[in-house]
Amino acid sequence: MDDALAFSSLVLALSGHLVQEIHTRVAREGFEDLRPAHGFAFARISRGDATTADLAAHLGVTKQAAAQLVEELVRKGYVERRPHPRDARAKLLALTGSGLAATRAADRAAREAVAPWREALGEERFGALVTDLARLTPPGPIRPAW
Amino acid sequence: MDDALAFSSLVLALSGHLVQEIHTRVAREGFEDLRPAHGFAFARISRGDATTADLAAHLGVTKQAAAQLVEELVRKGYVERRPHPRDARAKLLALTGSGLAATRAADRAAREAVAPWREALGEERFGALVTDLARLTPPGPIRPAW
DNA sequence: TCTTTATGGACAAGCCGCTTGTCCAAAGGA
DNA sequence: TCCTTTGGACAAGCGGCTTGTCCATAAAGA
Repeated sequence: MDDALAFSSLVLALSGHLVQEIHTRVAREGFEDLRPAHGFAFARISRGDATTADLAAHLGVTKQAAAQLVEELVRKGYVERRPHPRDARAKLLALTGSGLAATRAADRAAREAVAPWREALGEERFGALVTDLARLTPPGPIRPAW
Repeated sequence: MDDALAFSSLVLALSGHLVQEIHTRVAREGFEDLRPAHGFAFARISRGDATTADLAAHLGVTKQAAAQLVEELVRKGYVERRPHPRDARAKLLALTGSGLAATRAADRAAREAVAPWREALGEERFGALVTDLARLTPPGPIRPAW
């Protein structure tokens, strides 16, 4: 009867595990200077056409916080700033080779982390699970939550 | 067949929304001085027999961080420290009336946040969803993840 | 029992991610 | 052309967390 409460706990617990799993695996692949929060930035930047202000909106933080994050990612060689073609104030953010490699590693890590769950449920139920979750999840950026 | 990647994104997005929803609702009920992270502490303390060190382990932070959190919750009137019956060093943490009220508000908020999802899927599929998620979720404390 | 080691908690200093506040130059609408 | 908006930078500060140290009590070993 208290499915609702159980559901909340499960989603929270699951996402916690997932983040931890992905982070650990990505670090093991050599990206030890990246932290979970960086992944959310990569997600936006890899979509293209992102300025620092866009990134701030995507992450739900202030421009200054985003600028600081970008500065760090640039310094570590994952991101580069390019002049914006139509706006002399702005700079376009782009992933470097390392940045791309890191996002690929993260994708791989996510798949690996999910794989055992997929097996545990079987293809069919897992597919249904994804379908149902997709129906529930409101649109909007994925961002760190707490 | 990139269900696995989709699943990761969905779980992350869903938990983000959930945290945000719960936090907003709890704040609206008058608990504006509580933040999402506090909920995880309440969860452990309400289970009973918790010392500050237990709490630290539960949250995955250092003793000092936990002590600081406890200090804050005590100052705000949600938690009280009692002498430990069998250990003169330790202090047992317990929720005050306010603390209990806050946890109830959080539970209610969680149910309200989930309700529309439950309706969207229908009782049957929602139940199946909870069952499946429960099979996936490894045991262990629920803690802030990033 | 006495000695050693582990543990709950407190104090201090410091880091880091984020905030608010301010400013400037470029862009864009009236 | 003026006025407002917006991308970005600089500065200061806060809060949550860390490491490091210490003490008193507990628990374990001789």
